[in-house]
Amino acid sequence: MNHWLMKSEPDEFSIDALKKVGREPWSGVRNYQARNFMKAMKVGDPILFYHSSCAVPGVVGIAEVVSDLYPDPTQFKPKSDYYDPASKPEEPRWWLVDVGFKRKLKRVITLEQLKAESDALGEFALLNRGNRLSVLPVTAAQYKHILSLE
DNA sequence: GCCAACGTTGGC
DNA sequence: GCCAACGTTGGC
Repeated sequence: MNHWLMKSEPDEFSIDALKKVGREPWSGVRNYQARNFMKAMKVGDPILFYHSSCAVPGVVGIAEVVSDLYPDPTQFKPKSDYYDPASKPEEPRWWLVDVGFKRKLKRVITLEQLKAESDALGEFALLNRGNRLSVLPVTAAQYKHILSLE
């Protein structure tokens, strides 16, 4: 089992929105590194749900992988923002999983707090300089440590 | 709204 | 294959 962190802008799709719908196809990832991480996901993998580009960025909830990998349908839809004319149905370029709601944290574990814990957390893609990955791996130890801050 | 970081595109 | 231009992310 692997652990993950997934970013979402709360104005676009918040933890409350995920709670409301229960599960959501994680469409629109158009970064190869993030896609490759998603390809490694298995049903049941825990996900830290992170709010980015907002007043208080941080981990706000827990989700989990609830589907196997399948091609992102938006890449074939010309009207979609995520349309990729170079991708062929017989050889899809972009893949996704469905993300299911588990629970909201009692409070936000802020990016500021995570930075303060960087010694304890060790190497962590989220805290790397200029990091822009929307899907990134978390070790079991990091996952546990982050949730202990709740 | 600004701007640093960095991935992608496209001319050569 | 190089690299300048451009677009996007995301913290502040």
